[in-house]
Amino acid sequence: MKQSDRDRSVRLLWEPDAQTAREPKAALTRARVVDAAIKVADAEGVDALTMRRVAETLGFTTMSLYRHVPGKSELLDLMVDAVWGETEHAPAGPWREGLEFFARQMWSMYRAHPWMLQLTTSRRMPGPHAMTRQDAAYAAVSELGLRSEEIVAVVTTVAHFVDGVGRTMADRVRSERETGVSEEDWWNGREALWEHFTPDRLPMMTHIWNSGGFERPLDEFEFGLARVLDGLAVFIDAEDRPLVRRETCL
Amino acid sequence: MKQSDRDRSVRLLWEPDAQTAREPKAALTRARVVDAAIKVADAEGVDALTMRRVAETLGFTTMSLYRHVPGKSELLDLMVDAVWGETEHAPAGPWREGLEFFARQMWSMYRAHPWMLQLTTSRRMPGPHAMTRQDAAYAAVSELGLRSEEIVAVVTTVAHFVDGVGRTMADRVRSERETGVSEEDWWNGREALWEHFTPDRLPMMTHIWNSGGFERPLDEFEFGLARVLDGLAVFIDAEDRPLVRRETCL
DNA sequence: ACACCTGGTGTACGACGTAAACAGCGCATG
DNA sequence: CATGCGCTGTTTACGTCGTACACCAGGTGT
Repeated sequence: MKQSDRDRSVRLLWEPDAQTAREPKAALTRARVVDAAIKVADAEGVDALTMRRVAETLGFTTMSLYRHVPGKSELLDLMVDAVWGETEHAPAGPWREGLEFFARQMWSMYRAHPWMLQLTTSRRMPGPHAMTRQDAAYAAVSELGLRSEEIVAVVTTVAHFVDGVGRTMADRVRSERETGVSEEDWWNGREALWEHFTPDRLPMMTHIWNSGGFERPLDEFEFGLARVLDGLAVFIDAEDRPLVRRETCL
Repeated sequence: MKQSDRDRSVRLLWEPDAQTAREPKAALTRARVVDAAIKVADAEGVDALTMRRVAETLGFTTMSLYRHVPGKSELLDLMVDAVWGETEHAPAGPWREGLEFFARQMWSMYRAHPWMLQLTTSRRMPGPHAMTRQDAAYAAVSELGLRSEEIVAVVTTVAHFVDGVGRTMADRVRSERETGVSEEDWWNGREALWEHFTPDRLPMMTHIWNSGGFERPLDEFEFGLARVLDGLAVFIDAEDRPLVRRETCL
């Protein structure tokens, strides 16, 4: 039941494609299905990613996909790990460069495939490519004499930041595709909304608006990444580092 | 068409409930619908949040909801802003305390309603409560003599971090509900997965695992928040601050 | 020769969001 | 009081989704 389902997912992701043991007599392959699904998601967003749509782009019937992929959920797992597989391995070097490389890898991955952030929101199964990249990120800070919990915490802090900034970026991309209207035009067209942005209700926002703070924003990724790495540097260079363990699971 | 739809959403969110102008003759109200929807999402997750399910908990038919809410998308907008309305206003004080308060508000909001992070992933319409909290966050750093772009960048950096850590937390909560199995038990039950975690494939991960780094993790939120604020302090205390503007829209 | 597996097809079902037509009620107007 | 209108809730129905299931064609092992 559940157990076997999950183990099947593990096998699907981690074990090499054994289907061609006999003969490559199949016109359709798992790789082709995953590839087509990624292309659909890239072009039309994850909401348009239906089994029918994927099959259509391949020129097969919907149900033919199920001969190569157990279900949509597992197809999503495979897509996510395939995209992680596109990223490069981090080179050896000082910790800050290594973490920065890791962050930029994630960032460019999210930019190329914004739907990733919607899929990893689900209970996804970790795949080999994702784990390999994570391992490389841990390796970047392995020479600093940190406790292993600290290594994990440092890397996840960076990952969380990139996730967060990627999420807003992905939202922007999606809105633009869905409405067919650019972010800027959209906001400019919301006169009904601006009426409510009065200085007494939202003093700081109107001030920032009037002084052009929203029109010429800083690069959110570059700015934030520099700050996060600065903050980690403060931690790493400190003599004694306080430990705050997680007390709750949630 | 689109324009009028969007403006209707604005009115829905920003203008006071005018429906009781005549008489409160309706058994169902918008507030009750939104409230029931939030309860369903809290208890069963946003995937279980269907119009049929909300109507059922209220003891009405599905279509009755549409007398009070234009559609599901707008209901989600209303839910998001209602939850923002539950948070407290930031008190005045030094910048670091103010930002920390803002971050902790978001964090506890996400912990109480993990589905928020799945909903804000969509092209949501900003509501008054969300904007008020954001305004207060800007106010926290308003006395530092920063340029207004910098004010925005500082606050969004914190928000992005909390979003990122909230997202992983929300995933954990969701997995546990869906599978009925705790995070720890789930991982422990994945022998099929552990087989692939060999030192030659994932040297750092196996090392961290063996030294207990995953078993006794640090508090991701506390750790990361402290680092992010440290990094912002470095920026704020610096004499000259480089400007990196956003060059692309995406 | 045969049964068997493997890969692709066609049909069908239940759940979803919601459009549209309808029914009962309270009120303002004759 | 009667009448008709507008608001609230109901019923039915449609199109789309994931996918279970039965079917079929052709290559393979015995």
